[in-house]
Amino acid sequence: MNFNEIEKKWQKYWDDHKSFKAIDKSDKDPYYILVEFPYPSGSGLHVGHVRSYTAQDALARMKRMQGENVLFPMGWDAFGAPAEQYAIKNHIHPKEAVKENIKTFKRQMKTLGFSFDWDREFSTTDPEYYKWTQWQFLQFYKHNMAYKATVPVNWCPNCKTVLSNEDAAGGVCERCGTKVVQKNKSQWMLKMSDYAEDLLTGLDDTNFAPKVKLGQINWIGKSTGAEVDFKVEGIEEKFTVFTTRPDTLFGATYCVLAPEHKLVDIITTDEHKEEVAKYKEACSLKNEMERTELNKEKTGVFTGAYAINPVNEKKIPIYISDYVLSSYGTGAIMAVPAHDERDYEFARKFNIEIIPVLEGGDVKKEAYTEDGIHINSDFLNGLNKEEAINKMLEYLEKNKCGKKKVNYKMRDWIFSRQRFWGEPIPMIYCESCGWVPMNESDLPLLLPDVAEYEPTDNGESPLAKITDWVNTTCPKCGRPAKRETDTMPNWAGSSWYFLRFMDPHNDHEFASMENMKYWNKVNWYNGGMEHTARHLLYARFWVQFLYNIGLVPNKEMIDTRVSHGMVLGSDNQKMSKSKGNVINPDDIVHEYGADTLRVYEMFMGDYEQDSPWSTDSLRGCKRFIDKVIRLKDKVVDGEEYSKNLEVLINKSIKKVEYDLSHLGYNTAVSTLMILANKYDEQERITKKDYQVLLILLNPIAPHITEELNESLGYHPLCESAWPTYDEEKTVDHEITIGVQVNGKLRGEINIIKEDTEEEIKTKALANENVKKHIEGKEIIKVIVIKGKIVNIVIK
RNA sequence: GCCUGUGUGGCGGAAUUGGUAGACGCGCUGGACUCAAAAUCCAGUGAUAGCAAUAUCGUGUGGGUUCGAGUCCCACCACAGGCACCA
Repeated sequence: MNFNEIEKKWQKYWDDHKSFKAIDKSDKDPYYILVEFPYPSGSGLHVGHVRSYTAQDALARMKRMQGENVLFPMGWDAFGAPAEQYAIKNHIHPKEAVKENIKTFKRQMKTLGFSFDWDREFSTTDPEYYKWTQWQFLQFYKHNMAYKATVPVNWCPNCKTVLSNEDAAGGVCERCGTKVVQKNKSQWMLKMSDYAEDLLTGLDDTNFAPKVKLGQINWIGKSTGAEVDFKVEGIEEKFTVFTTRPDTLFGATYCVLAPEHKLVDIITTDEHKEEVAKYKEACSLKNEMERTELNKEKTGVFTGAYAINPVNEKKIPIYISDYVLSSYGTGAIMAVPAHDERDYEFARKFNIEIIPVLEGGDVKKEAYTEDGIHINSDFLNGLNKEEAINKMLEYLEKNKCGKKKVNYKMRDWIFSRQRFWGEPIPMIYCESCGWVPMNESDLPLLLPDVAEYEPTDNGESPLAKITDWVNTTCPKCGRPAKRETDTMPNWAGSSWYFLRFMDPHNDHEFASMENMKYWNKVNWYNGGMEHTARHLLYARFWVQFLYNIGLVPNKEMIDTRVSHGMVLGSDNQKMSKSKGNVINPDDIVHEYGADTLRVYEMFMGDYEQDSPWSTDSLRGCKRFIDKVIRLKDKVVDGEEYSKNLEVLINKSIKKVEYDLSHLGYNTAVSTLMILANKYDEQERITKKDYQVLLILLNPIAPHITEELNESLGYHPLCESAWPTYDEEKTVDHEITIGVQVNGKLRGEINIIKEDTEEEIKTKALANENVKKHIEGKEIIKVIVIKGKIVNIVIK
């Protein structure tokens, strides 16, 4: 048998018959299985893709045979830096490179037999698609959820370009190695922080794995505390700090402002002006990496100004230091050196007073978060943490110098990139009207063709160089105006693609409410662990916004989220060209066949765990498939299961069905291997015996099973029904169980279904080896666990 | 430092949630078939002792709960990933 031919034959059959087409609004139950659509890189499909796609494909194929209307789509997330880099180097338009790469990816996916509904395919770079990404951006803008702000970004002074955090890893420019500095630039922002609480509570409406939920929770970073106002001595200024421990206010012996805090220049006294300016300058040259580096010695300078502690009117010095971040809380803190490690370190260095306010001594012995009874704290003395916090909040609110406050680490989403290969932001700047959104009817705003894809000297997108494109008229007043030249980030298109799959060809809305209501939710979403924090959060935010303006039917559109482990090289290292441990799926398909590769990747190990590649093990899977093929020689007519195989068959159906829907792909394969081994022991098996093996194996190895099934004269499996099992028949009539004496295994007995506990007990006590161990001893009790074990307790 | 995950044969990994640890596969050893090889088939394969029946030990380490622990509890160690001066 030539597996390459068989595979092509069935791939053609599925294509010709549109076997996997999902029908919008059918009477069947909808079931939406989604795998993260790939970024079509130049290096082609990775064997890691094969692992997760096969897993989801197996689920999809089983669900279809079980009578569900399965939506299992595929598309391309094709905007982004790699395509642009490639274009810069080779002077071809990124869309050409993307077109080529998609072709390769799609060909590879087809040779692997994934049952995608190709009629729903699209790329985020299609104007018909990004038209709606742009349209949705306009909705954000119209609902005051998009705004322009000046924020610090990574800047390479040599390349004169803005770098993403990834491009600036380690604090140096990835391209030229120059030290990256912080620079303020005006950027489009989405007000994601408004949704912090909703994104947190929304998790209750999902079935995400606990670790995925936790990832979201950590990223959002909610902390409850208080804001406290401090007056500045001698002048009419005050500033606000955020603290999670307002109860330690009596222990605050100084305050610290972030160097960028707007009050710094106002409060700094003349004799400290020079020093402060120098410090600020030094900080601005550092990037975020260096600023947040650990184990770094605390630095800072005194401003000469003093704050008044609102609870005791005490005068405390105000410092500036970069250990306080301007981007979190209020950019200012009260420092309690007795109970906070960082404050302690700073206070020691600058010889600042340390007042303990919690019983138990200094920071080294007593952690900040641990409960101690309050001391040195006036009206809080003797109270525990919770009581003290409440009492302090009462005091602050009564005296109008503070209030309860919740803070989130999650910030607004910086939504612009100074890049060419992204969705143009559909905004126009007019000298008299300011920022004006494009008319929705003028969308899509197409990316123009250009010759150069490098950013400009001052870090603008290459779009800025295309004056024809930039110059336009104001949609409001009609006067000359200029287009925004920044583009959207890579994360934009992937934040809503799963909605588009529900209605991919709609040309008057991004997806109809009717279709979205029918498909309801993504039932099953698989992706890499590396995306469980950011992509998932962006997508949920996007959806929640659309929900709030009435455009999608559910606040959460993704129900279950699972993630797969990586396929590592045979050296247990991540696959990479430089390590020379890359396995190309094309080679494997060519040499061993798609079915073998699929079976192997399902069998290689725990689906959620990383697993190293092993060609030996792959060969073992080939042997299994060969065995299944050989079994055909034993087949005799018969539309019933063989009597002696009936129980194992029923068990296998139950097990495979369970495993395929519970990430147990490796044990599903082993179940089928056991079944095949059992068949192999038989002289003859019936057609029916054989076919059930083929159906159960079909989701994982779809080509060869179709071929063998056809040779029996049956109807194609992809149009057949999944077998059912009889619970009664999943239990063996006779089984062997162990007999323990004092918890140690001493023998085995055969029991039958009908045996009573008494009979089992008798059998156990009659076992020769057991007798030896209980001879002359007193039997205290005999524990019989039906169908499992007998334990005889003796003294 | 914090959070999460993982530690089981030579290797990848099983174990119906507290009930015969090592399923299934790989590898290895011996044998059959063959002029030979490949493929296939048969037997064996956690360690130690024994011809064997069998016994002792054994799921990262040390304690504990239980008739019974890979599984539950406490303390610790190692590795991987994520976050990281978040007040």
